[in-house]
Amino acid sequence: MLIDEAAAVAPLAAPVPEKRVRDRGATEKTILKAAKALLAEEGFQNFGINAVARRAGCDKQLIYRYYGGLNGLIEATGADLGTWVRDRIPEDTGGMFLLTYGDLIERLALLFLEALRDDPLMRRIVAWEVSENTEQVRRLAEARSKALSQWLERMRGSLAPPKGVDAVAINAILIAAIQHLVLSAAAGGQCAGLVLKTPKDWEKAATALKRIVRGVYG
Amino acid sequence: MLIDEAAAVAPLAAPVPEKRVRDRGATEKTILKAAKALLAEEGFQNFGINAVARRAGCDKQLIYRYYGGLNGLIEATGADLGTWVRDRIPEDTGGMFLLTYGDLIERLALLFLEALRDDPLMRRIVAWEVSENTEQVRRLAEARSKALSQWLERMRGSLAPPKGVDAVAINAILIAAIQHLVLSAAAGGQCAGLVLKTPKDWEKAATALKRIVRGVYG
DNA sequence: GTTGCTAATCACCGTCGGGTGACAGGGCTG
DNA sequence: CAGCCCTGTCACCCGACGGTGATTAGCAAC
Repeated sequence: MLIDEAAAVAPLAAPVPEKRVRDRGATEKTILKAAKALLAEEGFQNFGINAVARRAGCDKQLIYRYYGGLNGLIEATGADLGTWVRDRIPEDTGGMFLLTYGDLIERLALLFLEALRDDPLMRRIVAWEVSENTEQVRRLAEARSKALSQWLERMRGSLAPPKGVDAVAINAILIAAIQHLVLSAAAGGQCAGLVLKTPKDWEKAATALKRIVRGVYG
Repeated sequence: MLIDEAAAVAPLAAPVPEKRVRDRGATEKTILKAAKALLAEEGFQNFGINAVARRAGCDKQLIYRYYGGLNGLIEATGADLGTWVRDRIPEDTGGMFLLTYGDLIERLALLFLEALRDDPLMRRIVAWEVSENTEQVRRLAEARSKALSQWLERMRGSLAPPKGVDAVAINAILIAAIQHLVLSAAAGGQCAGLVLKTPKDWEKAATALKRIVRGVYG
């Protein structure tokens, strides 16, 4: 039988060539998915045309053809970021009544912390942002920033920050702290002497974060 | 004359071959200096044997011989970090009397912020730390962490944190915030919607930081 | 001067990266 | 069926990288 013959001739190669369907749309999706997975798992160090093509199991030429190269692919990734943040961070207030601005920020901070912890791709992008300053990264950073601020805006509702404090600056510091905490933990399991491995460790970090929020916003 | 002849023959090359002295110690220092400068200016993306050798103006073989490769060179860089932090961050209290733990942390936070802002190499190392998790980076991170904690210890003196608060966690968050703020600013001139370019911008960030410190430590 | 040590360089290898042009093959139209 | 367009693949170029062996050249002791 032909099948047996083929199996006997090349037993080490992929036994099923998977009969690649000629479907541009599907291939495009596969490539984009591969790019995101690769970025999430390997980081931006080894991120490139060849790596994505290998991962996607297709020829790199297709990336050039369908996305116009790596830049276009990254741009497409950025375009996904908005919908993607919407998917991963809950919109509701978890049944809580957010009476004060402090309540709101505390909840948002913890939500953001958790979301970032659970999200390798987002972490990589954040790490990328602070490591390089190329056009690619700027695009990605802008997309992420926009998605984040839109989310914050949506969650804020009608609550206004207390007078007399620079809420933009304070919140930027809080976000910075959360991002660096998560990045540092993901990279080395600790940050500035604070071990961040077990859920208990994160419990402590969350408590401290809440304390800080309450300290400034009451 | 021989010199004129050489100049006539190769006018485009370095006109003065610089008469490289045969001095191993000096060469080692040159290499180390080049490595640090390169890392500070270009970042870890393009950091490698060839780049360092080019920058140092010597053959890469010497890096292998004297430092046992890039790893050894990085290790040597890490060894310098301690003395180097000592050099760049003032030890005195600037004539202030630090009466409370809050006074202390506020001052340390601002000192650290300023020192990191002024220090490209340290910034690159921090960025490297959160971007990769290789043995090299771990070594470097450890050296930096040790230097930082020693400095904190020295500055702390006899002041103790208030009871009832997890000072380690709080301070880790503060350090994380400062690091990410500076990194983000260096990369893109802003952080989470907060523009960080002019001294006035940084003024606002410092004010917010002080407010946070005072909020938790009084 | 001759010899020996070693600092410094040169030349080369294999590998991998980005990028491009040519080619094979399926599926649809006439 | 013949033609064509489009998807997918292959083969190649160039350059940069990490790494290594052989080679040159200066200094010092004899």
